[in-house]
Amino acid sequence: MPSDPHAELTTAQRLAVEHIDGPLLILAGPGSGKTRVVTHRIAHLVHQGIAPHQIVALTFTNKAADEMRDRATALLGPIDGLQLSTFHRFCARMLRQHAPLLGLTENFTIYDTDDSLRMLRHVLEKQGISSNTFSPRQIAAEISRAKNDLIGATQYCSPHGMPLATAVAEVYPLYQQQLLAAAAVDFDDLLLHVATLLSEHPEIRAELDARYRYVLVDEYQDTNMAQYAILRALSHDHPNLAATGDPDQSIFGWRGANVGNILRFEEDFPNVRVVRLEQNYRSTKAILRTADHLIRHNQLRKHKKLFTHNPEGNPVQLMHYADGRDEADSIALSILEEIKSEQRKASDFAIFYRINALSRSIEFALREHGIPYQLIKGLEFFQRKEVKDVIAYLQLISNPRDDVALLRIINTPRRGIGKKTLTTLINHARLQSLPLLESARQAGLIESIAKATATRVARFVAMYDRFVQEATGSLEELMGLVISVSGYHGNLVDSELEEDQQRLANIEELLTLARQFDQQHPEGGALDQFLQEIALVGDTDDWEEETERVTLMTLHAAKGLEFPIVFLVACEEGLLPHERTRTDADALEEERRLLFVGITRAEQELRLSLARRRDFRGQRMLTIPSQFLLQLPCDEMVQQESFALGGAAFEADHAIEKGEDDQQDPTPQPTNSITADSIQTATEMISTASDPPQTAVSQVDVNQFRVGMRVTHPKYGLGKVAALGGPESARTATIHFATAGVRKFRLKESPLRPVGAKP
DNA sequence: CGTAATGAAATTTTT
DNA sequence: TTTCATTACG
Repeated sequence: MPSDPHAELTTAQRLAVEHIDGPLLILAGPGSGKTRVVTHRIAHLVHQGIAPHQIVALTFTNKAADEMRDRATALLGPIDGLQLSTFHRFCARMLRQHAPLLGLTENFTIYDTDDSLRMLRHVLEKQGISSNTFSPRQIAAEISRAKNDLIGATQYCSPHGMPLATAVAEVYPLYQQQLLAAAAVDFDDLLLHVATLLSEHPEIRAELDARYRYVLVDEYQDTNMAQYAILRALSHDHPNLAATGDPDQSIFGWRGANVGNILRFEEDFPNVRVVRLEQNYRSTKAILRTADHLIRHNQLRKHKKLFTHNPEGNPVQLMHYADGRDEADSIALSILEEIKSEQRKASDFAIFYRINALSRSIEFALREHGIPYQLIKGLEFFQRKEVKDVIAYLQLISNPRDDVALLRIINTPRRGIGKKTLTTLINHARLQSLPLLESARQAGLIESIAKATATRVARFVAMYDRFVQEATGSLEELMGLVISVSGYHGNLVDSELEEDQQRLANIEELLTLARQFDQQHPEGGALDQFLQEIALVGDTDDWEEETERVTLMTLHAAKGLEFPIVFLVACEEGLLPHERTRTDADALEEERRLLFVGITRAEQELRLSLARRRDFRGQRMLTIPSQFLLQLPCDEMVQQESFALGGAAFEADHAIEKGEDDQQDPTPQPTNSITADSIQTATEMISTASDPPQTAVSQVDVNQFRVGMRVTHPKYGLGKVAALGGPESARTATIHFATAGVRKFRLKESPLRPVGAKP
């Protein structure tokens, strides 16, 4: 993307940049220079004399916030007073100022998902409810969904007949109560509390609305209802909300994001100016056309005319492989070849997959060929057990009411304080309405606790008190003390396990972080700030752009990035539209967007692939090509079949002949008949031997089938209706399958289903 | 109280 | 196949 701050802006870009008052919606296609527009707009606002402290720009990730800050700074120099942060950070700050109004203390603790889950388990156990029917995870997910949808604990009611909702209706209020008692909030609360604050205190809302006169939001398509409510509240009297986003890149619906927010923007904010950024600066024409062709199949979207002045580029490739190993191996070989001929460097390549489990085979192949790679994994540093343990000590020091932290560390490392003692302490705490720490303090007074045990508990409390005494010094000092006095350090040092040495190293790293923090906060006493800081930092963002490595990541992780050459593997039913989305039309659209996002990451070359067989969950399965493949411009893509025969692989090229776009039969008979036969036979043999698991076959309306319609069959995969015949009661259909040739069915008893049914 | 053994389940993860 | 969670045992 162009980075020259003084580069010319297109008409559309200028419209957006120079817009000042009133709502603004920037529909930004992939690679359209969105960040550039946003940063230029900030600069423009400031140049127009608007005070930076009246501007707030919100992003979802720290990375995006940092990038935006860097680029805005490049235009304006350091900007004093400008609020530029993530939603969560922004809310945390606001919450701190108004904590008492929400029943919190100012030094509230932020629980990450692991902490919240512990809290939830704690509540479930204490109440002794529904532990069998639903997993804590399921319940946590439902609570999270509710919070994202702006439904508080008191408003949650269970629609009858939904057992999960019934369970949650019982647990949610208790969970929330416990959070408040612990002076803690979960991630969702950060938003929900602020939304509540703004709706229940009109005077505060009005004040903040006036203060944050210009609000900019990035990735608006990813906002949930809580964020939406906050934005609305801040844009009531001064509706200068500028939203940037792209409905086609909404891939976090399952996390509560609501595409409806961006689709509704024009109704929500009258007199809105809508700017479409449709010019793409990233990809070749071939790649962009492929992406556009696919995404047109979505209903929930706003049409954009994507175009680019970039070169045509090589055709997009679609590779068929015999199995996952073959796929991984071929990709590794291609990469190796290009690196060796010095046409490309390793960092030019990225490999995307739908689920992490698919990385394994690829990693293996890359390692085998000595290709350096980096894996972008979701959970990182701050999720590690040892790091969380040490942080829990700090959390408890900062917030003595933090029961989750106490439960985590009271017996870590082992102090002989076991489950029984803990239960007693918990009961005592509940009876006396005390935090667990206070309950522990009184352990000696509780009869049912043995003397020896009580002494152990007392020793823990004494240690804690000592930590609190020392908490005034530097963070590094305190952390060092915690690690050594608690025995955590000693335990690891004594261990000879490789794993424990790694843990030790991680703790060292944590100490380094503390040291750095101390340097930035020379006044000391920065414990609260430190905890807040690390709670809102996901992983350490240790993806190195510079490093000479092939990048492996999930499609979700790929959003916002770009690479010269992209491989997108396992375009197979059940994996790319993931099996769990089969029944839900909206979720299916999201899967399509996911592929769209993946495709549009590619700058120069794109290679999609699928395997005929895939080893998955220890089982060898026959695959069905992704239905999305039929929604690509297959006619202009290069398809290549590669199949291993007795260890030796040979490849057969054939470009697919072109006809009438969508009406064209996308599955012409392969030119190589021997090949086709052998595949078919093999497919049949294996599929009759062991049928892949299928959802129950239900009756379908035979009248919904039309000639030309795309259908899917559990055994034969994707196909198209070539002809219909017979009376309605015994209607037959002739189907041309993508990989299994021509077959005839009696529709009534067939498991054939239309694909992408909407007109 | 801590560990070994068994069995069910199995995306995606900005904070 | 791997991973987790619950349970049974030492």
